[in-house]
Amino acid sequence: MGLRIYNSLTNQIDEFIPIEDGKVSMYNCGPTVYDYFHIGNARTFLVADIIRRYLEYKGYQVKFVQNFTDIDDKIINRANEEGVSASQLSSRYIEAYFEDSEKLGIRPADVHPKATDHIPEIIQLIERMVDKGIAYEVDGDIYYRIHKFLDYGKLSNRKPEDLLSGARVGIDKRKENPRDFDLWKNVKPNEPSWSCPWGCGRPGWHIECSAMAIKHLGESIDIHAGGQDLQFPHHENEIAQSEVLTGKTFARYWVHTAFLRIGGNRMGKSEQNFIFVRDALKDHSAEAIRHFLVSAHYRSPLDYNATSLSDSDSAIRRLNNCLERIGPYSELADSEVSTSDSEITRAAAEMLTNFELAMDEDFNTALAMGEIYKLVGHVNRFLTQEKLIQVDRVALGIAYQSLIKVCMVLGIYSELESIPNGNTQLVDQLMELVIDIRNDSRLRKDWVMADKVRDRLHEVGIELRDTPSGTNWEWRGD
RNA sequence: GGUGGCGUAGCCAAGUGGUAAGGCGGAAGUCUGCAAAACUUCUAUACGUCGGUUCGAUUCCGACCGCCACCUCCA
Repeated sequence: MGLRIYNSLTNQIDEFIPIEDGKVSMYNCGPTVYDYFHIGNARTFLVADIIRRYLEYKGYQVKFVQNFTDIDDKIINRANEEGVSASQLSSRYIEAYFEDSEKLGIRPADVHPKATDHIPEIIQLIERMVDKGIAYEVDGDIYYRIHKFLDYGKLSNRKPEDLLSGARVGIDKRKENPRDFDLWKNVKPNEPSWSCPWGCGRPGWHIECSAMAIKHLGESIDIHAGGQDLQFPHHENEIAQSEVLTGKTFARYWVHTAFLRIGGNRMGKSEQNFIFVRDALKDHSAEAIRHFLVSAHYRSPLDYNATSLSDSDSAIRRLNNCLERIGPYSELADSEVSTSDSEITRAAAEMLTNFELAMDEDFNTALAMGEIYKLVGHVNRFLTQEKLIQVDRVALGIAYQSLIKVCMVLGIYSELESIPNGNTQLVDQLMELVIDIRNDSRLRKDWVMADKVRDRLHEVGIELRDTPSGTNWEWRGD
């Protein structure tokens, strides 16, 4: 069985067949850079990141493009409030995007195009639409005639005639049809503008994605992703603009990520109920935040609440404890010892199979993670046996590598945190000394001293564990 | 008014036409000088309500209730 993806265009789960065998082109609608991004935004970036990772895991060569919307009303307003230029403001938040996403373990896209770097391409598309009679000018604004595109509404399942009743938008009398949308906005005072055949102005929102996707990925792309809110009108309009010009299917698979909720409502900038990723990262590891975000299927709304992230902290800790314990056997995984009849090897293989089955079925990360934790439990149970023979060690090494492989796809594993700015070798030696001295106290049954050492180390972020085979320590962070 | 989604244990969250993955939390135990970590056992006669189809439904159909979102910018 191959990969199947829920396609918003067909409203069903479709078998995934890329345009070109072995290759995937993918476009994700990125942030409008007028502020830091919050956990809700992170959900869609993360989903795209995981889809990309999983496609690569399956052996596809992926070209992934995610744009920055760096010119729009919110950016202009915020820039004017702060007395800086729109480009200064957007540069600042583009930089912040890279900082935060890197900390979250989101890999940079292959291309991060900016709208303002594509003005000529945008103008060219608009000119072609004007020439074809699809677009028209009113007072320097250019609008798209939606009735010229017969398929308008196919993505969001809307009929053009239904779009008005109940709509909350005020009607612009200058438009031929109230649903026509702007491709280009005429210049206004205190706004950045670019010259164009109709005077000066700036691009509308939707046209930038058509221009950038076509430029960097071609006229037909495999996967187009984004938040649920973009399905209409943004993605619908992208389709209308692109397909009316190219005559080709703009994107074959449309992937929409459901909202992150908080207190039962959508987490959103306008609701003032968001949590910035950079703030969440102060209290939680990137792995824990990712664990939380992939704990639900991407098409289900996920509720954020005060305990969700700390639940994920605990879950990640247990995963890491397991990985630490079997990490030392990793190198044995390539050895010649036959492990074909080992229960751990079988369990690891089963986990991989089930992980892939789960991910193949529309990226079911929640199910996939369940499979990971089944193996974690199995391995932990196995480790309680008294003696491990070589076959067992090799099998554990295989289990380790299997776990690492899939955890990398979900991004819930990274190298252990080392002591910041620490001289690892020196710290190791000092810890050996401290533990040695403490164990002398324990031999003398000087529990007061032994506990004092343990408590004081705990205060600086080091955790001690007395086991039958000696005392271990681990850096837990401040 | 139109369109779509959601309602599963204390919490989070998968899932299937034949009687419920996983995580967190909780309880008891093993281990330990005590901890920590780990492990063991237990923790939903039941999946919003009411009908229908079926040998059998949480899973299909219908109605209803509750909640959310999109139709204006929002990932």
